[in-house]
Amino acid sequence: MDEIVYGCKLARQLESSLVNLVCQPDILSRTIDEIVKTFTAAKERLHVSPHQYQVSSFSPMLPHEAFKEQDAQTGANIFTQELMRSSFTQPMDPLMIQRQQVIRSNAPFEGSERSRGSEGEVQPGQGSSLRQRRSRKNEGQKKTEVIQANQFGNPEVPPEDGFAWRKYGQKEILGSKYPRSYYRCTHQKMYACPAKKQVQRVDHNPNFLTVTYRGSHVCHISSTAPSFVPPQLLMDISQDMTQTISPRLSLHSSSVQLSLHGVGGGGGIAPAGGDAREGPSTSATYGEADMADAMFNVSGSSSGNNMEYLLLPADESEPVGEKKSS
DNA sequence: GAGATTTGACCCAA
DNA sequence: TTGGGTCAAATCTC
Repeated sequence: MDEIVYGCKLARQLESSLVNLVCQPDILSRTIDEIVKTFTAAKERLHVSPHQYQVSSFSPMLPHEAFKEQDAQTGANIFTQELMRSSFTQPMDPLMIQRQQVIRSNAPFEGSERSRGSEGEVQPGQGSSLRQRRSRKNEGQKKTEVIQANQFGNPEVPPEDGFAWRKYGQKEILGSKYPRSYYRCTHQKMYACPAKKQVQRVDHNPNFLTVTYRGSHVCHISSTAPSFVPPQLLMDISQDMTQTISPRLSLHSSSVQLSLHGVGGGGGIAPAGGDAREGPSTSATYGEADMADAMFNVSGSSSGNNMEYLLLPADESEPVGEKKSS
């Protein structure tokens, strides 16, 4: 416990001084090394086997059970298969697993099968041309993803996807247990960025969030740009390796070079219909600052990015904005 | 004080 | 008429 608390303390210090340390890579490197060592030592002391780790880290409800009914109804076999071969069967760091995305695209951006989604497909040019205000059509294509909710912290908050989102509404949805939250790009006004997303917890498996992206980013400004690790990359990591991320950090403490094979052609890379940052590059190097951000900036959006969530049971944590009584 | 969130009210497509 | 999507004032957080 002392080691964990000490590691959290170091992480907080790093978080508070991260901006200043960006120009001092040596200090940054040493700090991160210290944090990694601390947490690694604490983890080793736990003597947790992969099996135990897996059971304790996730909901008792297995994904294939949770989505069995949906799978039968929609025939979304790919979705189920992706879940089945995802991190649920592999011992991995929860912080990384959390970012792993399983894509279920109702209306893929390009060249996929037609959607059978209940929300309907947006047909370009189909909408009324008379109503410009609050028009729900002609907003571009939709892309729906199912991602794992935050294991630590507020599960309602979608994991960081590299863009800055501002919540502008929340609504109870008929027939759904959980409300739907509405987000739009923080830079909507400045850049007239039309990107929006809706986030809702999956009814029969609250550990997952349904995230629907609408519109494309035109601002190309991210909240924590360098920290954005493409979801496909994380999936590649989870599929290619069975080791945890911690040894990787230990072995490559100065920088972590990651292969991006396949990135750019697959689905679910650009959060909202293709981001200009997602080029055809085949490799990229993420520095310590990025990795630190990826490690600790797990709560997503603009709220809840603090270490407190790491210290709270998921059930007891509440979003900042929900403290007030209604 | 600026920016983010909440939430009741309003708009509008189905 | 209904319910999803959005607005905007009030409130909160930093």
